[in-house]
Amino acid sequence: MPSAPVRPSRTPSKTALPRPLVLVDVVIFTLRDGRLEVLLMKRAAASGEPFADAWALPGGVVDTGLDADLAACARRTLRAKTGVDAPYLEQLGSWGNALRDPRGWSVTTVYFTLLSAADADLGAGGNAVDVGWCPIDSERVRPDLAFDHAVLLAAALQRLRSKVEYTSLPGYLVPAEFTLSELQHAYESVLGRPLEKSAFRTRVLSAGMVEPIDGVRAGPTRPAQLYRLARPAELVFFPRTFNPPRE
Amino acid sequence: MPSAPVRPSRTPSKTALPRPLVLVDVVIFTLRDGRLEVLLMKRAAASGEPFADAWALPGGVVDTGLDADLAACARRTLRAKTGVDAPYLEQLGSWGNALRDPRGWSVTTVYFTLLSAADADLGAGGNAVDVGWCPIDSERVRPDLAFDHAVLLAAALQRLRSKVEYTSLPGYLVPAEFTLSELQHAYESVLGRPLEKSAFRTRVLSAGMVEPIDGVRAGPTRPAQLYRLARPAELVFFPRTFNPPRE
DNA sequence: ACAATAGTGTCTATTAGACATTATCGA
DNA sequence: TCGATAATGTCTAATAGACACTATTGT
Repeated sequence: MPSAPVRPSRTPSKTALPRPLVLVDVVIFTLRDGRLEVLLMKRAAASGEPFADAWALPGGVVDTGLDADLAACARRTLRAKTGVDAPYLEQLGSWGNALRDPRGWSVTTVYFTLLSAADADLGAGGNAVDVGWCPIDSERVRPDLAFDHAVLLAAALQRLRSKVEYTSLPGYLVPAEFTLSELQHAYESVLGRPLEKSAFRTRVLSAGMVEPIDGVRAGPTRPAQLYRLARPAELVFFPRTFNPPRE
Repeated sequence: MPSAPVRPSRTPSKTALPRPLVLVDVVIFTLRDGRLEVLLMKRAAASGEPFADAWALPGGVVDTGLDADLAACARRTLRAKTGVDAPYLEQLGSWGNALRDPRGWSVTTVYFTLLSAADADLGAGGNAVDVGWCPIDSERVRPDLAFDHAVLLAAALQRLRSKVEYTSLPGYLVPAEFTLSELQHAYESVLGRPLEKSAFRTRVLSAGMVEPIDGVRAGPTRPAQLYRLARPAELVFFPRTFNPPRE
């Protein structure tokens, strides 16, 4: 393994190089009509900016005068576009290279967040113009996004789908008060496969993820007990994944 | 955490703000004498640089002329300090704020890697001077590191210990050929608790993580079958964590 | 033969999945 | 009463943990 250091010209440049551009992008998921959707922005047309008129993830340059840290920048972006604060915000990772932005070497740190359908109602506080929800239908996810945002979105989807197998993440896609059936449907929508009711209920209840509250959801059939997240601030980890579907 | 933004209005600054400093740091773990250790560097004394003479994680400013992307920068750092290439390199996350570096708003993207004891032999290709292995003994991990590196190291440790519960990560801490007992000891060293032999063997074998090779490790007792990683390039995920120790 | 470690088998507890059964509403 | 969904119970399969037992070396 240890081969000789190369080092003809691997000496770090002593002359001050231009600093990379530092950005933050946010992947905002929601669940509407049982379908997973992501928030996209239409970039300004003919503005001199790169990727004019293309769709992109919300985000932008870190404002060192405004943003206390990277997460604050993500929260500022989220608030500007949706008008709500993030109930859950997770750092997905960072992408940095010379080619992803035509303006030069850039680094973006990507966050992802989950909103309930109620919070996802645009126009309430965000600037609804040039912002829209895009359904995640198939496996192919919008290859036409600006920059490398198709890659970022695919990574966020992969992280989301992976963590849904063993965490309480979909608890942030349902409203504050929900029935267990609704929660199960949120899991199934993200996973793309049905789950068994009995096993699902045992899992979320025995993990202490949810707790019943006073009240039921009435309907044309037997009313369902309402629940809420027991500790909304903390993600719950299950000791196992759901079993894979039988082949 | 830093509180209210300095600026009265939340309007993004139109005047071009100074770009943040962009850095990469690398947390390099190894297992020596059954003990987890991390590579630290002694910063130059009286050089005008911040945190002179303090211990720090290896890393530094991204060289946009040299580094194709963030991971390449991490690999360059790793190679410069140890003389080896990374068999496994994972991005841990990014930390960015105005206070972590006295030179101003900075972002560091942290990678972590695992080396076998053989690769961890300093002096072979790396610059052994001002570089040393620091044992991870207790829960308290070197609060005296430069910058916020104590935080970064703690995060790396947490990620490592967490993923050991359900992945093949310790496969990178043992030499290319190993016995199942040696692999089990690697798991136990990171986890800090003993594992049951039978269950451990069933798990790693049925997951296809390892495969037997010709040869045994001879010793003063019954020889042990040698194994290697079946697909060294891919991390294996187990469908369950190890069960927590009985209370 | 003995000590020591490698490797396997047996039993039990836990739990996910499949599926049946009961419960409770509106119409 | 009936249809529909909520909620629970029963059975089975899979597997981790505990632990006993066998196997194979050097001395």
